[in-house]
Amino acid sequence: MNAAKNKFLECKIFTSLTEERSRIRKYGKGTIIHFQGEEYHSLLVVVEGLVSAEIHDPQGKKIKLETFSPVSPIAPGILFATDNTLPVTITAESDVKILSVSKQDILTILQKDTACLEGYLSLTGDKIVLLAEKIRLFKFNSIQQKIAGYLLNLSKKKGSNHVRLPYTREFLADLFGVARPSLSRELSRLADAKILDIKNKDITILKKRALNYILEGKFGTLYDYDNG
Amino acid sequence: MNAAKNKFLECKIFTSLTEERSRIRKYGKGTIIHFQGEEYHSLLVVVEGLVSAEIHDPQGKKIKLETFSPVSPIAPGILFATDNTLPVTITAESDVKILSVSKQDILTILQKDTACLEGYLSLTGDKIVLLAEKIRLFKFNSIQQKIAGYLLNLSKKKGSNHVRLPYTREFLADLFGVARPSLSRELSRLADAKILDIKNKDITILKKRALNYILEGKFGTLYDYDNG
DNA sequence: CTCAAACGGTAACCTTTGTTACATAAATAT
DNA sequence: ATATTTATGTAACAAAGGTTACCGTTTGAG
Repeated sequence: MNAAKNKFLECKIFTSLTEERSRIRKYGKGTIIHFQGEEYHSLLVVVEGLVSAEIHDPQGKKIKLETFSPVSPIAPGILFATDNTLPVTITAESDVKILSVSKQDILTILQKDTACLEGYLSLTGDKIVLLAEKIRLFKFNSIQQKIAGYLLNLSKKKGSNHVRLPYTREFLADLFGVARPSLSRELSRLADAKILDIKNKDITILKKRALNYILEGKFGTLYDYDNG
Repeated sequence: MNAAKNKFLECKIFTSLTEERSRIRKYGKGTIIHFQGEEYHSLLVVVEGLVSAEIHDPQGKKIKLETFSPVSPIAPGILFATDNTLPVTITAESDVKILSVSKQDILTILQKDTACLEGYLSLTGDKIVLLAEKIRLFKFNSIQQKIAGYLLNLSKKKGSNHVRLPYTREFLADLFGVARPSLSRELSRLADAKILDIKNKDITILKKRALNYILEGKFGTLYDYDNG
């Protein structure tokens, strides 16, 4: 999702490309950068702003699969797939700058330098891990479990029981792949059960233990736990 | 899923490896070849038999993501992921022979030959396409839509309205990621509506048009269609 | 051929999530 | 500040799918 250390993104042959003005294109907030179903011929790379990848269905429902912040390559795997039709829609969540690198240029880089090659392979491998994790989440986790997992993770990163949601409820619902009122309902239930204290985007975890139990599927629908 | 033409699998450097006896290991039907959650260090390749990849959850529910028939590499992407923990369990569906190739050997091959490199990248890219498609299927398609899609596809391949299911109901339910009785119920409903004629594993599509409508989500729960 | 094990259909019931509609609150532009 | 849009909570209801339990059928080993 975010830009982690990667041998491909750091290799000189690639970084030098990111400085070529001619390769960069700007998109305004809300613009669609690449439509689901269209062929994907050149690697797009987010160099400024925030970009998301969503699966849309004909009825207009959608699932946000990923958000990309600089410097992140978009769909490095699909570029080389037998069917190189993009399975997601790429949207600018803010004003963004996108770098474009042809498939052939990528191949040339990969062939030249083993570190680059390993780096690129780990980029595509990480996508597979991410998608597999999404499937696990979608099929095996209830909405409450998704909330629990998400909040516990945020809280751990921040080292505090109080977190501020970086997204709107609607954005979050798309990220979880659920309906917005359903997310609202489950959040309210957790608040009713005094597990969470919710004030707009500010959420305090009141009973971390309970939240962990929920995440692990140790509760049914009732919350008969102690404090903690 | 099946072994399609691929530049990596066909390149000589790789095919010569498949002849080295010492690299091959046998597994009996039902054996687990690699556990979900364990690190994946060498590329495994199915050279004989049938192998499946499933996501398991702690409660024992499972989703079959893929089946591999010879010659198919298993998880070529994860091999190079930052977190190279396998997100799926690899199971022998029959007696199988598995070839093992070290990560380093793969890198060497890819560096030597552009065709191999492109081939390997398309293998991993195709996995991403497959997983994205699974997500779409899981989130946006009802059980009836999955059945419709599956049968129409089988029927198209065979060029006949009569198909024979290659799997048991249980296997199919896992493939669809649904409960077995749920799949049974929906199959029965389609039979009740005279859209399908079902006799064990032999299914005849009686109303292809209706099935297409279902697939496209043009029906609610009632089937008020014409013939065809 | 026989028998046990695996497979499959079904019904009643439960749980989760989605849908729709509406009122309120918050954010943003003018 | 005020207006307008966007975001959010909520409730009543619907729908889809899961669970469990049971029994009949098919299959395949011996």
